[in-house]
Amino acid sequence: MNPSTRFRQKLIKWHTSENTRALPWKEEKDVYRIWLSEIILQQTRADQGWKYYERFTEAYPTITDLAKASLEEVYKLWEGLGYYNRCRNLHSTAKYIAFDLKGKFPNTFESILELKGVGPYTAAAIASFGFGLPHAVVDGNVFRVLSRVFGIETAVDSTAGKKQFQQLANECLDAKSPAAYNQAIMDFGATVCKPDLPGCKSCCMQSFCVAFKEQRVNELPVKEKKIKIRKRWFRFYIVMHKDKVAVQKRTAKDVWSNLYEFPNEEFSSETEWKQAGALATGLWLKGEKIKQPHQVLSVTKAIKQQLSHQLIWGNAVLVLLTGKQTSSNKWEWKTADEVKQLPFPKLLNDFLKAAVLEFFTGKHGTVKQKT
DNA sequence: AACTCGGGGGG
DNA sequence: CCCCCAGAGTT
Repeated sequence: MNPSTRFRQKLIKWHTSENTRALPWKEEKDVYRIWLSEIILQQTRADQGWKYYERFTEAYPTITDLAKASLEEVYKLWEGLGYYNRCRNLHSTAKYIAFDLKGKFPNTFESILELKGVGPYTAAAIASFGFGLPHAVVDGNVFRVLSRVFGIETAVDSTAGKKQFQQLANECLDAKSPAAYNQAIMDFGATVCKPDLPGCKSCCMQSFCVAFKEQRVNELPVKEKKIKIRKRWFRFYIVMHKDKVAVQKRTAKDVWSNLYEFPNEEFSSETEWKQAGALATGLWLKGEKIKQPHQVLSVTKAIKQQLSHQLIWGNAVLVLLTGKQTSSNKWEWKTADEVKQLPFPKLLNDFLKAAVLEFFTGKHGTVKQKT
């Protein structure tokens, strides 16, 4: 029997007989919701995306509801999920479909693929789940399952690898029921053919799985690129004046683009950052002490945030401006209620909590210095 | 082809 | 501490 045919038959049998993950977007017929779930799930574990999916479908039952919402409101709902350009593209595409296409979701693979934020995986997922079109998904699960079962050593993160795995996936696809097949292979990868501790012992593919036979399960799939982690050091200032706090929007092409943050300075080395720690008795920006009268209410300990490509260290200084409210270039003065509506990176929410906590419980509750 | 974009879970 | 996750866009 053709290997890809055998694989397909075993997979479908496995899926229908015993195994199906219960997830809120399963069996969904509304293409809007299928699209929404797929965008949320990009590089995101299903159980992490779950609550965001529920949050979004509740706030925006239809694509028109999403399109009518402000970008900032949508960002706030996305807060904490990461890869924030997904959110920007989500809103942009919602407006395009709701207004330009009058609510009619594109219904061919090619037209779906053209949507912002939709790549080969997501286009195949929407085409198959939403329209029953014969396009095979290739995600992290599929790379892993196919590389093991068929013993493929081509790096999955190479151009050749992507091409080869997509081709194999197309061969394996059950063209009569692409949705069920795509669902099956991802469920199989997530529950049996897992990254570590895969369930080979009771696996239905065991008799013909190349990686199992050659005891190379732990060596597949192959990746060739190793990410380099950039270290960064910040000090954030949570500056208050009367009932308002200074925030600014991150506009640079950098991490957390379009989210809000507190005024800060970045240091080019751990040494500089630690030396500057000794100056945390005042409000400093760009190496210069801000002259305006102020009090330092609290200083947090260092908090780190580990991202995929960056390791970010920082601490925060809670400062009260006692004189006039400064109108420093980028700063926007917001009340506490307004701040709650703005999207912040997790790290800055952590700083906000830590600074306030330190203020109430720490030794910095009294005025340290006045300038 | 190489880089960049978050955050959380698990060994 | 490292890898992985229902990947995509930019350079």
